Amino acid sequence: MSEQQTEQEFLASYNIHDYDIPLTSVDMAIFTLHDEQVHVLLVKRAQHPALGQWALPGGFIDISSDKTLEQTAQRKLKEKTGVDTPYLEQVATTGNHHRDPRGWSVTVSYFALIAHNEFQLQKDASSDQVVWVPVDDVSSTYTLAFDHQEILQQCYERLRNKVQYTSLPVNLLPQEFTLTELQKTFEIILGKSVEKKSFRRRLLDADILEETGSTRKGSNRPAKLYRVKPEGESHFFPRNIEGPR
Amino acid sequence: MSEQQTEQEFLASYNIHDYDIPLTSVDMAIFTLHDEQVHVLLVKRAQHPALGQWALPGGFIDISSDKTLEQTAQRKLKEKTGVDTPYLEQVATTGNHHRDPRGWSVTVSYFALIAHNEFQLQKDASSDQVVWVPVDDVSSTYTLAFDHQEILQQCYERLRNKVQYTSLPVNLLPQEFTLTELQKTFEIILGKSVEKKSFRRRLLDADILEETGSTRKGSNRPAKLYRVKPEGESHFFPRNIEGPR
DNA sequence: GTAATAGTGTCTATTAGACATTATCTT
DNA sequence: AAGATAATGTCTAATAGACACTATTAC
Repeated sequence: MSEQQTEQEFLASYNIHDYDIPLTSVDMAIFTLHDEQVHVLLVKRAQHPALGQWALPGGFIDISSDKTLEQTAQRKLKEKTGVDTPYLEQVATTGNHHRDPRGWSVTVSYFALIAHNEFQLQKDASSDQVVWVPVDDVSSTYTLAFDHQEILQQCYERLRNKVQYTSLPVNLLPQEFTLTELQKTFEIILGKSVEKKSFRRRLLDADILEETGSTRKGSNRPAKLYRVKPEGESHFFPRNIEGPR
Repeated sequence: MSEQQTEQEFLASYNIHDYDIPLTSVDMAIFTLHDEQVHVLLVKRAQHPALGQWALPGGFIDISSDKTLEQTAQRKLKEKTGVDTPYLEQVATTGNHHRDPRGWSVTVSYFALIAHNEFQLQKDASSDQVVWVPVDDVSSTYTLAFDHQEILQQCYERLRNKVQYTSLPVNLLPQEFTLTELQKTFEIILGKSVEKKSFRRRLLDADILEETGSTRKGSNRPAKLYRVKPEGESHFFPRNIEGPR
């Protein structure tokens, strides 16, 4: 009986290895924009299980170096892309007895948004190859390890939903961008065109952007450059974007 | 080197107890409506650690009986309230090295919405006392174990956010209810009044309710009773509810 | 000047809030 | 009938879409 036991005594005799507990890992969908398409990063697994199969980057929590779950995700992202400060959002946690051949397994999924100009692909011990794939082509071109196809779908769906009522797509552009570039970004994720005036009103009235003072010059009227204000990377609009009627 | 090892060989020699891995648990905020206030269920812990402290119901995944993470949550809910089919939503996963004295710990949090008439409190081995507390009173009246105060806040904030653009509050009412009762439910969670005609338009135009055919009689004109259509328990409206201008 | 893209003015359609009015019940 | 709550009609205000128009550059 534990009635008389103090918490100190309990902890002193507690050994996690005495229990049957699930594996816990982190997996992430790293999205970027390229060639007018959303791309996701895949890695070829260099270790068992599912050795040689394509998968989302991810791995186990390193309880000696990671202080938080988010740090685990940040570390994975840095290992693969060199990117330090992305937009990172936890999506869901999937756990069941059949998703990993090693046994009952839990994985926390995140998605990251990074600008196409800001990463540098890395090789590391746990993956010999790394590739960017247009998200819409993944299911027809690759067979992903474990349940990563489903996890990718969840992450992509979260992104596509949130583009309707948040400012998230600003995180796919470099620090400075024009409103036309931003509009194009929204349109790509939404999969439909957006009316220019409505779009500009929506973004400018939200007061989440500021002019940099400089312009992007082309073979025409120069476009004002904007950057995101501190709180603007995840602004919630009170209505969904509607698109053409 | 593992170059020559097959996956079968790898799995045969794999032993989870060889690794230092985090604890993984499930915690939940079970909400119901009572006395025109949102209440949450707290349990007094009957086991170490934090023995005797109030906490959110939760516990470890039972890898021999739970097939999925959601089943773990369902099981906990059933153990405490007897409720079988609530509205259950995963909120977030918190993991770090300091939240539990036993070591690196991950917890997946859920919230459940149940009707006040549908539960029956249970006692079980892991908690000697169970109590419903108005959510707004928890922080001033109880000191919760671990980081459960924060987890509760996350769950409650998710609920308060989603009441603005979803139909979630229908899950806090019995199967049959009047529009006035539903409006009151929205108002309690929102913390402000809602205009009657706008509210009715919003709900009825969404086509997520159906008339039961009967009415609730009082000392006045009887009110039509409605039930939620199959997909209506989590309808997303294209705009936030606004409330008085 | 023309071509091209950036940026604006303004009309219309839609819809939520306000609130007065009507409907249906009990006593 | 009086009192109460349910339910609706309809006006107004706010705002998003449509789209024509103006602005500023390169050539």
